[in-house]
Amino acid sequence: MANLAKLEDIVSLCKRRGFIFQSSEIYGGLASCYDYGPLGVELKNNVKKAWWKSVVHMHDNVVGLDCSILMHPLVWKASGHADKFADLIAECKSCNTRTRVDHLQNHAEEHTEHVNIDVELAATHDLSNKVCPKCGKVGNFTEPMPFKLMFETQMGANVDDSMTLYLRPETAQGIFANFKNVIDTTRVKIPFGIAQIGKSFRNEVTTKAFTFRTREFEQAEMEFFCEPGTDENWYEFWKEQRFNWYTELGIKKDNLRFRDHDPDELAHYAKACVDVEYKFPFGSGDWQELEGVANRTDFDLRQHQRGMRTLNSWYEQKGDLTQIQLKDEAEDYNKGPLSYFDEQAKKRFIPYVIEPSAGIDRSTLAFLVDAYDEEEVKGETRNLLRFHPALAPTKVAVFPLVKKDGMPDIAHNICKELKKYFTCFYDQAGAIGRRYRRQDEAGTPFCITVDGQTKEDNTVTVRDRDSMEQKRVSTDQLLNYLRDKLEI
RNA sequence: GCGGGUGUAGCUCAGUGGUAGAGCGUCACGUUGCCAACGUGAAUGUCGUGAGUUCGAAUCUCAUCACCCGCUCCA
Repeated sequence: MANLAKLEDIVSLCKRRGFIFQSSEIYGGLASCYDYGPLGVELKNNVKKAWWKSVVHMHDNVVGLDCSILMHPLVWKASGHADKFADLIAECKSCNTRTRVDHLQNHAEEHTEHVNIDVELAATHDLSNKVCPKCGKVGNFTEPMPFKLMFETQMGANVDDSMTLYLRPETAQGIFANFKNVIDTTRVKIPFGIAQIGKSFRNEVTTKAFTFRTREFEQAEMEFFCEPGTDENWYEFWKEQRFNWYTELGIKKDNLRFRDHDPDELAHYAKACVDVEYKFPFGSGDWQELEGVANRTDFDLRQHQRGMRTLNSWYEQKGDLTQIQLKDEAEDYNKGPLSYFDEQAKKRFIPYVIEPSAGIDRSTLAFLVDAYDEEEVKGETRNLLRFHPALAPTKVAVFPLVKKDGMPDIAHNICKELKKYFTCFYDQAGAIGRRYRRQDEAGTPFCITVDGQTKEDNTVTVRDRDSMEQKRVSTDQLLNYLRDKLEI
């Protein structure tokens, strides 16, 4: 990338070109919320399409799903989010710095990430010998406070009998909740995957860095179910698949890397986890996570079997999640309702799960930043977005060289015909060079120009965004030529 | 939430108590036969928002909202 040294430059580019706007901007904005403009929505949709094609359509054993954002509250009791999806934080009274309790020095023995809220609220914490990492003061902390990271909402317009629900903090649980449905209806056999793209919500303690960490965000997740013992191989398989996806769509290899999680960094459900990180031109350490690939073991399906057994107590407590405890696992949990029967081996088991979980907003931003380029052309700076054709918001622009001699009509007809196959933009305003440069900034791979020669021999020029080179192509061959170049 | 910074046209910014500006971009007309050409003209501002001080506030004070950097977090 060139000269996008700061986040402000990216924000400015996104606004200027209609990729991303601040939400509710005319009202002064709403923290952590962003809108995708005309070019942005095309780009983001293309990112999702590319993910879906790569993860679902290119694999015989992966199917898709689109489930509701609101789910039965017990889903979140079983998954652990209702009780544990919170961070325990204490504030230093001297310097007002908030620090996770387990990050306080001399305190490594107690693991307080994803704590049990009720237990922590009741418990007393002795922080008298803990050191503030910022100012060095000892034992001068507020009582630790857990932050609930799930959004709550009400279902039912009548206040008296409405039910508290959560906006999902991840799409994954909707997949686990539909595991049985998919098994029963689609003839899939293990190993197989279920993929989903959709919005998730987390009440982050702090949001920041533009669309990088927002409270409302879009995930692309796939749960790949496999036999225990084969999970480590599949972990490696998907790790590689996912990394290559980014580079095949144009992310420069130098800007992408894996980062393995340390054992003590792993979430409560994970056996292994690796991040795919992109070197963003902002933030403290530059490298920021785009995607996590995790080995979730059989944790989630087993938890939901417990959740299913808990349904009666939930009714008895009139839906008050805080009053119930998840039922223990059955002794033969391996034969439970969410188990899988292997016909060949005549064996029943709870599958292990490998989960690639990508942030769509994050990768969209990364593709945008990575595609940005500036170059010198005859003493002028040319700004362009070198999008992979699959991601480019507009694939082709069509111009008449000048707006006379019937050129606009011919160009209009070509544009109309091409629109059947891919996004196509017509422009006749201003000098031809200016129109080329406008498309460069939008990342359009090809520009087609109708000129005086077109009427004589039925050819047009096709101008390449990256090289600025032009070729004459017959209008009969134009569609094939472009499809070949665009790989569509 | 705390500390630091910022907020004026679509974008980048100038304007520090006295009639809101520039460059770029956008639009129109003319010109123009391939890389941000030229000419002429035009539109666009709750000066983030709300109070206060003042004869008078973009400018001073307070509050508030949003963004950026750090703490934190993680898709």
